Amino acid sequence: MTTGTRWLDSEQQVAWRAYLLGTARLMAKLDDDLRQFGLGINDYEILVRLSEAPERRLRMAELADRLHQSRSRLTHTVGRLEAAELVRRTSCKSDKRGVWAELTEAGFSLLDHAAPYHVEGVRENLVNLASPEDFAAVGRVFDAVSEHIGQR
Amino acid sequence: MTTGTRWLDSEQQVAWRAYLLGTARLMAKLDDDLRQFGLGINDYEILVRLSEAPERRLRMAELADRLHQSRSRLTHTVGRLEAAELVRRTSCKSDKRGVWAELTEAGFSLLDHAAPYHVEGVRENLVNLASPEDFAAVGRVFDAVSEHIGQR
DNA sequence: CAGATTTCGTTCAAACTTCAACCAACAACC
DNA sequence: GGTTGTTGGTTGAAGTTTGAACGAAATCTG
Repeated sequence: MTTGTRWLDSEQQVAWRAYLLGTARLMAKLDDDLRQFGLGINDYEILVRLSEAPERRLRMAELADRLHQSRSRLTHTVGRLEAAELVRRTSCKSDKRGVWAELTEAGFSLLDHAAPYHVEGVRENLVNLASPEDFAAVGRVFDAVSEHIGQR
Repeated sequence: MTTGTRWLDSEQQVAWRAYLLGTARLMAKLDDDLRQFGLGINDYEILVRLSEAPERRLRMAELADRLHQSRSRLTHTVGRLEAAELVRRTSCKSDKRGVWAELTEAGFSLLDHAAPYHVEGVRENLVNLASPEDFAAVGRVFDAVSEHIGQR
């Protein structure tokens, strides 16, 4: 290592590593816990977004943006969810290129079962471990990150 | 959604989502930035851990633990890094099951070039966006998460 | 010390993600 | 109204990750 670089100081370094490791462990844990419902955290998030949307449906592109995923990835994932009958695709009248991804009754019902369990996992492995102030700080920081990096 | 579940309150909800989206965007960005060196963030972290270890080498299992990866995944990744001559495998004398992953000169040199650039990315897209207090809070929170979830 | 158990790392196949290429529909422009 | 460019979404192949199964070496137990 040579000149001129502003390295992270030791506190920052430690925090950065903690974030990397903690995130890896947390995601793995949440993923694991969802497996009993046949879902990964990625599938779960898709279902949640749909469940919250008007008429429980969203355009593919919109959904991809909200999750920061490539359209391609979403196409594949929704394809799987559709095969599992958790999601249905319908084509969009007003823009004939468009496709709605819509939560099915079965999808909603599965989410209904999985959600309490999942939320409990988020609490137990994250929220409850932090003071409200610290957790709020996490929110602020990653909000700023999102904001800064912006859309793809 | 029915009864008895302690949902996240709206603040917590917002913070949780910000974390998910922010992390997705941040990782994608850092990954992108490293691509010019032919590395992903995962490869990068492996090289860093090796570079810091005594004799610039670590046992596979130890490395996997530090990164919270499955051994299988690490085997594959190190296989690729070895093909790229950034890492070398040598077998362990004292435990004949064991394998050392060791950073090559080329690996060290690549890291040397990539690191300043990467660190700058971490600063610009994360560290500089947060107050020192907030960033410290992130460290505390994810340290607690790591601690709580523990080894796989 | 034999046998049972655990640990280390790899392998294979299946599952998932990425990337580039692509087609169709919309939009702009002249 | 025909270019030209952009956006929405899919495809297929290549690359990566997962998960179960495995063999070999270490460790534990009686």
